[in-house]
Order: sequence, then C-alpha cells, then structure tokens
Amino acid sequence: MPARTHGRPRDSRTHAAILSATVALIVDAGYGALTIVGVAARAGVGKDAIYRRWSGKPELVYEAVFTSADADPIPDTGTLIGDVTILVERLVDEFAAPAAAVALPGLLADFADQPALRMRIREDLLAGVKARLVEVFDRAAARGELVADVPVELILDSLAGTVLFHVGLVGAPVTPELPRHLAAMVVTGIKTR
Amino acid sequence: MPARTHGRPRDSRTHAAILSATVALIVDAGYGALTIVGVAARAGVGKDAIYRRWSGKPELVYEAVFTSADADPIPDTGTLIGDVTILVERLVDEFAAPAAAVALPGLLADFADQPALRMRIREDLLAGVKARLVEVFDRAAARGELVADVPVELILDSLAGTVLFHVGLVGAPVTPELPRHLAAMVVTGIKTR
Amino acid sequence: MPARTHGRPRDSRTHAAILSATVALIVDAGYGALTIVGVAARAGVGKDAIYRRWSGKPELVYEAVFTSADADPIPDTGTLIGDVTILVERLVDEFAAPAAAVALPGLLADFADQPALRMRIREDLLAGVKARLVEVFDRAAARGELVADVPVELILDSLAGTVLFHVGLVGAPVTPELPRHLAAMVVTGIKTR
Amino acid sequence: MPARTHGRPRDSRTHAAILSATVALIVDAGYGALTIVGVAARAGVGKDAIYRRWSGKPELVYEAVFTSADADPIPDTGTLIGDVTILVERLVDEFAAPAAAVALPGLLADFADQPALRMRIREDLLAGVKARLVEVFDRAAARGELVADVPVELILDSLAGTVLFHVGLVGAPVTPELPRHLAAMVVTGIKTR
DNA sequence: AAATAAGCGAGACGGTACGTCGAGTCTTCAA
DNA sequence: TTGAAGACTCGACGTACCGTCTCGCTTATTT
Repeated sequence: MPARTHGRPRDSRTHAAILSATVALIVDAGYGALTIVGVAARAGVGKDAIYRRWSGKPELVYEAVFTSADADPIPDTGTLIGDVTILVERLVDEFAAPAAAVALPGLLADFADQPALRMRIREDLLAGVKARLVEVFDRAAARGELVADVPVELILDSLAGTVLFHVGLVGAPVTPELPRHLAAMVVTGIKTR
Repeated sequence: MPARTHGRPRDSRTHAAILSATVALIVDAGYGALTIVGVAARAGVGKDAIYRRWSGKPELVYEAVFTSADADPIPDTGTLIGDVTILVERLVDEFAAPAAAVALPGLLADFADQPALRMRIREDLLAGVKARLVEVFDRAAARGELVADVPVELILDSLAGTVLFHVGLVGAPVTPELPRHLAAMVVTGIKTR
Repeated sequence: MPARTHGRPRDSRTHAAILSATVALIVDAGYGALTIVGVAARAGVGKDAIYRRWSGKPELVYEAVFTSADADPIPDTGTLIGDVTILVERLVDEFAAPAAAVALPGLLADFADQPALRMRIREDLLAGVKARLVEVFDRAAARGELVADVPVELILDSLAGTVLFHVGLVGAPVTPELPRHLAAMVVTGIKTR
Repeated sequence: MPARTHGRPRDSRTHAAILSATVALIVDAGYGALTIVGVAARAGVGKDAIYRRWSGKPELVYEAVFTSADADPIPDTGTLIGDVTILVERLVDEFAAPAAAVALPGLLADFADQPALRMRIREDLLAGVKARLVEVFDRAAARGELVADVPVELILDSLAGTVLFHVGLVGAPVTPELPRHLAAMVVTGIKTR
C-alpha cells in the first residue's frame, strides 16, 4: 500500500491515450518501427508521461497489447482433448489478434534479451494459460483419463511456441482446424507416452 | 554477365573477420546490442565492407550463425519415432548452440517484421529440417507405419516453435529427454489422429 | 487595492529558505547550474512557492544576491579621489562577495537578454552607486575641485565594467590597491579632460 | 602535425553553413535563445557535424562571432592618447558589431562559468587587444611620454569592461566621442599616477 | 462557527534541448 | 574495385528543466 497520497494524481486519460496510441502504431507500423517518441507524439503527450509509467518499450507494449484479463475458466467438455481444444482456441484468439500477432515476435525477443524480463514470459504472459492448463489436466486426472506426471511446462511451451511460430513468425493464416489438430497432437502424444 | 572481373577482388579474410566478429558479439552482448558499427570495429573493418556484402543486420547474423550446412540425412532407425527423435536432436543442437540460442529471438523478430524476409524463415532457415522431415515421413509411409495426409507444416512449426520457445525465449535448460518426449508427442499425436 | 487581505498569508520562513538555498546553490554550483527545481528541492519547498514570488531565475537571484541595502553615504574625505576610492571599495566589496562574483556574469547576461530587465541594470543594480557617485561629484564641484559637465554615466559604466570584468569574468584576485588605482585613473582622467 | 590523412575530409561548406547559421540566429534571437538543435536545423546539418567540431555552444559562438583576425597594428599617431583612441575605436567596432554586442554577455558568462574556458577570455578573446596595447605603451615609453611600470592588465580590463558594460549590458548607443573620452580618461589617469 | 480564500509540498503535465549513438550513404587516399 | 577511415544527414534515445496545473491539506480573514 504505497498509497501516493501526495502530489497531483496521474491522469487516467493520459494513460489511456498512451496505450491506445501504442496499439495503433503497432498495427500501423509494426513493433520494430514503434518508438517512444512516436507514441508520445501520437498520444499528444510528453515523453516523460510515458517514462514515468513504463521503463521502456517492451513493458509499454506488453501492457498495451496484453490487457485481455480473460480469466474465464475453461468449461468442462467431458474430455481432455475437448478441453485443450478450447484452451488452444483461446490462445490463438489472444496471439492472433491484430496487434498481438504483429507485436509478439519483437516483444518476446526484447523480453528474452533482458534477464529481468525473461522470467516474465512464463510467469506473466503465460500465467493464465498455464493455470488453465493445470486445471484441465487435474480434471482429466480426476476423470481417470490421464496418467500422472504430466510435463506441463513442455506442453505449455509446445502450445505457445507452435502458435507463436505459426501465427507471429511464419504469418500463416489461422485455420479453424488448427486448435483441434494441435490439441489432438498434444493430448494423444501425452497419453500414450 | 561476368559480374565482377574488374578491380581488386574481395578479400576472403575480411569476409571471415566480419562473420567471426558477428558471432563473438552476439555471444557477448546479445542480438539487440549488436550493431553494424560494433561489428566493423571488432573486425577491424570499414562499415562499407559489411554493407557491400549484406544488406543489413538480419542477413549478416543469419549467415554468421546458421552456417551449419548439416546436410547429413537422418539415418533409418526402423521406426518413425526413432527417426524423428534424431531429427529433433539435430534441431536442438542447432538452436541451442550458444550463438544461435541468443540470436534466434531477435533474428526471427526482424525477419517477421519484413515481408521480404518473412518467407525465408520456412524456406531457408527451416528448409533442411523440412526436407528431412518429409523424407522421414516418406520412409514411414513406405514402411506402412503411417496414414497419408500428414500436416507437415504444422508439425514443422510445432517442432521449431517448441524448441525456439523453450530454448531461445524461456531460456530453459535442454534436458536429454526433450527430443524423445517431443518426438513421441508429435508422432503418436499424428498417428492416432 | 489592498492586494491580498484574504487567505493564508505567505510564510516568511519559506521566503527565507528559498533565498538562502539560492545563495548556497550559486556558491556551490554557479549561476548556470542553478535551476528553479534545484532551489525548490534544496529549500524543501514546492516550485510554486518560488514562482508565486519571482517570475524567473534572474529575478530570484537578483534578490537573493543583492540585498545589501548599503545606503550609507560616502564619508567626505576632503578630496574627490579619496571619496571615489571609498566608493570603489564599496563597489568591489559588493561585486567580489562570493555569491555575487559567481552570479554576476550570468545574471547580467540574462538581464541583457530581456529588454524588460535590461533597464534595471542601471536603474536598480547600480542605482545606489550612481546616487553616491553624483553626490561625490557634487561635493567636488562645491569644493571647486571639478569642472562641470561630468559624464557620470560613462564613469559609472567604467567603474562597474572594470570591476565586473576583473572580478567576475577574468576572476582575477582583488588586490587592495585596485580601488585606489581605479579611482585615480578615473578622477585624474576626468579632471584633465 | 596530426595530419588527418585518413578518412573523408571535413566539408568546408558544412563548416561555413554552421558558422553563418550561428551568427544569423544570434542576431535574430539572442545568445540565450540559440540552441545547437536550432543551429543544425538552420544550417541544414546534423547535430553531430557541430559536436564533431565544437564541444558546446560557447566555443561555437566564440568562433562564429570573433573571426575578425584584425591583426593590423595600431598606426603611430605620435601621441599615446591618439594611439589609444584608435585602439579603443577598434575595440568598439569589434564589440558593437551586431552579432558581437548580442552575444558577448552570454558568451562571457558561459566562459566565466567554466574554469577551462575562463582563462581564454584574456588569452584568446583579448589577446590581440593586449598585444597592441603593449605595443602602444612601448612606443610611448620610447618617446619618453610615459613612466615605467604600467598596469597593463588593469587597463585592459578597464577598456574591455567599460565597452562591454556600455555596449553589451546597458545597451547604450555608441557615440563617436566614446573612444576619445575613454582613451583620455585612461591615459591621463595613468600618466599622473 | 462556517464559509471563503489564499498558501503550501508534492508531483503530474506538454514542451523542448541536451549530448550520444547507430543507421546507411558518401568521399577521401592507398592498394 | 576493394578497403579502412571517417564525415555526412537523419532520427531515436533517456534525462533534465521549464512553467503550468491539479491534488490534499493548512492557515488565515470575513461573514
């Protein structure tokens, strides 16, 4: 509770203007061409207003692009493969959104370059996905559908890596079958291990 | 078009000095911190000597880091899963090499940002992997081990994306079991589709 | 126009804290390095408390550094040269004081840059000196020591300019003979004109 | 003889464009309002081209404004007062020139703020004046017109300080009599010491 | 006593200049 | 023509200060 009781409070309109200018510029110009100067100009804001809130471009873009709280749990479809399919659909929706698909490669590259940010890839960006993945596997175990000792993190990296590579890097169009295929591959692969 | 018959021929030592300076700098400082100016200084070379050969940082790094021709075919182990395991081992060796692991995220991000380069991800960087993957699947089909209609590109993206995410982005240590696990997941996932 | 009868009256301790912080910073860091932000921080005061009283850095420094009312008249020594020597001694004391010597060049430069402030150089900063100079010349005239038509302003500029240049700009040490030399030069120069 | 045999030589047109933009901006806007950014823009030049040649605003302005080599010796008028009058006329011409009069206060203030530059006021800016002053006094001594042991530096500070204060700070118009008055004051003041 | 009106520290705000650095191009001399 | 050196324009970086503007709070005068 650091409070911040003193001084003029930060203006939420400034905050919003920065974030929406960031998203707009990413979509228009791409992550590489996005600059703090450019965001400030587009938002009609001083550079300090940005640096006061974020320590740099990666943090700014991260907050601007990944605001989809999306805390909804995965509904129970009765089968593991069904549940994972829905989970992958959500992941694809998140990663294939216009700003996200453009921002992800550069954003992840910048995160990977800084040790302080690197750990946030799994802990922040994928935290929600991981939590839901664990829950889905727990349900499957309760159902007796699954053996124990599931390599959750490998599966997480597989799902995220595949979607990222497919959507962000290669730029392949997302077909409706992708989630089902990917879910099937992962789930049957695990089960028959 | 005999290209260049006139004038002083290019010095191969200059070429080599640039490439090795590039690799050294990537390992030392990371992809993001690598600059053409820095490479030139470290190689004891003028900037033009670099721009004369490569059109920019991504192309330079691509050539410097991914020179492992590695055209060796995958030996026939008798089973698809065995073949794919070896293929993944090779992929991991390639992506987890010191310079490659550091360079990959930024390099792919820069490739993804430029439409002209984006297609080269699958066509150049993964060309060898794809060719061997096709060959391995052909062998499995000949063996009667596999149904037809294999989604090669999805599998390719899965393998490359998983390894990239695991090794380059998350920075997780590579365990010896990873190739086997990943191969098992993909192969059984495909077979029981 | 009773000006301000309502509201909380200004705190004289705030006033004093600002002025002494200003003097301290000038001595420590010089006029150029003095900032309003820095004064506010050192005085433990908000910026507005400063802007409420002074319109900018030159005015603030002017008040902080030149508060020596020094309205004492020049004692009658019996000779013009004696009187002027005392006058120059006072001028040197004023201009060579630690804060003043450091502040003068920058302060006068800022005053000169703004037409609104430029006239205050002679009218405020040198007002006392000029008044005493006139008085001293009047005494000399009464004594019959001097011809009429003395170019007071030229003499004023000479005295002030010489001391400023010597002490503030060149940074030469003030020798005890300086006032006498300077007075002699000016007075005999005028008399034998 | 540092030579500089390697690399592309500096472009003299760039040099000239920077200097003339500097002079133009000083006359238009004053020393305080002159910025490196502004000079670069007006000269159609990158900022680095300026920082490559000068270490900051004071050095740049110094070179831009005080290029009048003016190495002409003072003609021998036969009397000390005549010689000094001419010397002061030259000094007034130099200090009252449009760009110089505007630049001097700020320029000298900046020089005075930096110990490294402070010594250059007498040694560079006034070097020519001082040399000619010494010569003029030598001639007077040879003529038998003057006693020995002249406080040259005090006289130098008097002349320069008076002109600076009159012209640069107070902004008083320069009357044609000023040089004669000032010379008379100084010379008779010295002689009858 | 309540209402009104400033003063006050804190700090956010849009601007703007700073001095540095890298991009990619161009220009010199020498090989 | 290559090559090392380095000047060139351009533009982003992250920092700092400008002078203005809210905040919550305090301290006085006026009703």
